[in-house]
Amino acid sequence: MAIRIVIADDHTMLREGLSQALDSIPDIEVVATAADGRELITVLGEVTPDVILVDIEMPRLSGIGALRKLEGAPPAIIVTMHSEDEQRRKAAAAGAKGFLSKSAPLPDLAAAIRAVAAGEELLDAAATADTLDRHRQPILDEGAAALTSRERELLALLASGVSSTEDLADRLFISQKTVKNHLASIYEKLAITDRAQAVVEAIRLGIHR
Amino acid sequence: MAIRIVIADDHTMLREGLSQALDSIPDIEVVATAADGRELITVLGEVTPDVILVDIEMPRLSGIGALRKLEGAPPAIIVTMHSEDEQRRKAAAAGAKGFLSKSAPLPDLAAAIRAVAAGEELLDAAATADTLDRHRQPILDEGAAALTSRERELLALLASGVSSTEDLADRLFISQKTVKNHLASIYEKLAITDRAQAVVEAIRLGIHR
DNA sequence: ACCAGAATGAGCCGCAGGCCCTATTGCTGT
DNA sequence: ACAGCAATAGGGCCTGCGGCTCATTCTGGT
Repeated sequence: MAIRIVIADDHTMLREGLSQALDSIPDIEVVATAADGRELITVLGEVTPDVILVDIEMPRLSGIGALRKLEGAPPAIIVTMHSEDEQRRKAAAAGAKGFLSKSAPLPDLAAAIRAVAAGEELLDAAATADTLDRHRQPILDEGAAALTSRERELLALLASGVSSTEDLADRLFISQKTVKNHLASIYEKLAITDRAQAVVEAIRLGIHR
Repeated sequence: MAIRIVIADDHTMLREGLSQALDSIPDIEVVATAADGRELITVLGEVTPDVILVDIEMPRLSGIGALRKLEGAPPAIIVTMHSEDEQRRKAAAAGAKGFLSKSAPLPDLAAAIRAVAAGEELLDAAATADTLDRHRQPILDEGAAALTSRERELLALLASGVSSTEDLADRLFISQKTVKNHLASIYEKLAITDRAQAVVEAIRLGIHR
C-alpha cells in the first residue's frame, strides 16, 4: 500500500530525522536506512523498496558511485546539499530519476517520492515544480480519504486527549448525540470499533491539532 | 516541564526532520526553527527556549556569527557537518556550550540537549562521551516513570490498536480482570481516565511496538 | 428541480469499560 | 524476617459507549 523507501545519508541526524518525518506521512514507509554507499548496496540486497533517497557526499562510497554500481535498482532520488547543475548532470548520468536540494521543504520531498514511485522523472529543473504539484496530495487509503471535515475535527480533538462524549460536544458546540453519530461514521470509514483505535488511526494519518 | 529548544539549520530536510524526531522525545519540545542566523536572532526575540541547536554553515549569517551577536542568549549546541578541531575552537570562542557532529546518533543529541539544559558544557572532545552518558535517560514525568514493565507492554499493545479487554488479555496471556487492573493502575499513574487518552499518552511517551 | 451527502439531533438497548475492594503469590531490598 | 511492590485474579456496581434506526436542514452538483 504505502510507498516503501530507503534513505542513504551519512549524517545520522538527517538520516534518522528524515526517517521519522517521512514515516509519519501516511502513504510513505521508511523500510531501511544506510550510512554510506556500500551499506546502501548491502541493504538493497535485503529489502526491495519502491524508491531510494540518496545523498551524494558519503564516506567509503558516494551516492553517485553507489548508483553506478546499482543496475536495475529501485528508482533513486538524489538529495544534495548544494544543488549545482554539475551535480545534477552527474546524477542523471548515474541513473537517478530525481534530484532535490536538502533545502527543499518536506512536502516537496514527499511529492517527489510519489512522483518517482509513479514512474515519473524529476531531472529537469524547469519542469520539477510542475511535476511536484501533480503529486502534492497524499494517497490516503479509501476510508481516510472519505472522512468529512467535521469528522477530521473530531478526530483531531480525540487525538489531543479529549475523550469523553461530553467534552467533545462542548468543544465542537454540538450535542452529545451528534458527537456519537460522527464517531459511528468515523468507525465505519476507518474500519475500527472504538475511541482508542480512533486515536491510533488519527495519529497514523497525521490528523492533529 | 519539557526542555524547550530552537533549531537553526538552512537545510529544510534536516531542520524539519530533526524537529519532528526531537519533538517525539517526551522531555524535549521544539518551540521554533530558523533557516539562517538572522532568522535565529529574530526568533529568539519572540520565544525563549532552554537550549538552541545551531548549524555553522548557513546563508546570510552563519551560526558562529549569530552566536557572537547573541549575548545572554540561551545556551547553544553547535551542530556541524565536519567536526574539525578548528571549528570546535571557534564555536567555543563564540560562546557555544556544546559541540556535536551531524553524524552523532540521535540519543547522543538528546543527551547533549539535556546536559546543556542542566548547565553542563560539552566542549572538550575527550570528556563528551562521559557527560553524555550521564544524561542518557529521558526525564519522564513522575507518572510515566512509575509505570511497571507489564504496564508498558499493555500500553504498547493499546497504542498498536488492540483496544478491547478481551484482545489485550489474549495477547498478554492473562485474565481480562488483570488487564482491567493494569489499566486502572496506568490511568492513576498518568492521571487519565480511559483507553483513548492512554493511547495519546503512550504515543507521546514513545511507548510503541 | 432534484438528489446525494454533510451536519445536526434523537431514542433505544445491551454490554463493555471504568471504579472500588479484596486476595494470593513471588521477588527484592533491608 | 519482614515490608513493599509487581503481577495475577475475582466480585459487584453503574454509567458511558457503541450499534441500529430514523428525521431534519442545508448545500452542491447534474
